[in-house]
Amino acid sequence: MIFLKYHYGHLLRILHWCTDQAMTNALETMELTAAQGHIMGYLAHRKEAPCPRDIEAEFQLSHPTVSGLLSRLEQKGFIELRTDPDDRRCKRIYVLSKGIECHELMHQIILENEERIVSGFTPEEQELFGVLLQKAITNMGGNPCHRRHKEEDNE
Amino acid sequence: MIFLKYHYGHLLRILHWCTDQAMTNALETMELTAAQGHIMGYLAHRKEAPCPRDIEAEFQLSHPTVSGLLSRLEQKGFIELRTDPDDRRCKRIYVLSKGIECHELMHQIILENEERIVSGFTPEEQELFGVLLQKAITNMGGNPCHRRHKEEDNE
DNA sequence: AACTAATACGTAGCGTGCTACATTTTAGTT
DNA sequence: AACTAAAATGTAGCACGCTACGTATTAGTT
Repeated sequence: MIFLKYHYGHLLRILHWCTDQAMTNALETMELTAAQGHIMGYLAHRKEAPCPRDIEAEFQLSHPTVSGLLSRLEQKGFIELRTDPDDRRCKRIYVLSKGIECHELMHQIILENEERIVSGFTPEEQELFGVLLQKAITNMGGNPCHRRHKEEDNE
Repeated sequence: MIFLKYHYGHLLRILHWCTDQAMTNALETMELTAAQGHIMGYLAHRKEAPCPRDIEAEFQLSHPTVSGLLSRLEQKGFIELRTDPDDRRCKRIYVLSKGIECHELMHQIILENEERIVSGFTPEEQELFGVLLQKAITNMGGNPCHRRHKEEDNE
């Protein structure tokens, strides 16, 4: 009986899971999870110290989620969170030496993972895959976090 | 700076999230979440009372995950779990009247959601989308649960 | 019959996502 | 200057994934 096994919702859950898992495995030696690794990758490309809000906007995550991720990264010594003296509401994220060390490898792992997902796809299929994913996201109403941040998204 | 925002991993997370969210919203009146709803949908098409193991195989989930989902469904009065007298290790899942009532609506909601994901896609794109998702899953090594259940998957 | 394997499920504990509410600080109004 | 509104983050609590380990029952071996 064919019920859900090959439906999109199911395939999406599985693919998301195993993509995440592959990332986690690749980052295992650095003691980072997929989500944490992506944040470190983002931080590697930012000279100024961003605030949690920037992470929320970049990854379209809720602030409690970001808060938890940053706490774990701080606890493991990758980053340090300091209150911004100019706006004491804000935290600033400073990458520590342990965090800087992993930047090179991080970038490589993320790219490898991206390529692996669509390996064996023709260039047209790769292009279309991204387009269809975005179209599907629009169909489903998009991400509320994204909608919230969209207006201020000025770069 | 383009870093992750439009990469597959990111798109997959967002799409999975908002697909799930749409399902949850649609099921709100029934006090069911997306994951719980899918299980109820599956149970609607099974005459014999399946065991948790069957759910694991169908949805490729770990048994603690299934265990939690079934507990919540039982607590809310949709199903009842009884030990199989013929094999006291197994539980049998019995759908209660409250569960049977929602079957019709459940089937409809799941189908609507599936159609919504790919609405605006050409038939060829719909077909290809499924194929590419499956290919990508294979690229990423597939789901361990799936691999575990594969051998016994005889229908 | 007793011992070992395998099977099915339970429990503990964690990461990552969310909403809802609370707190602190800044900005804007009067 | 005081009052209100907005902004940034914190905390609580939940759902849903997982791994790792524990327990009970069955099956298979000797």
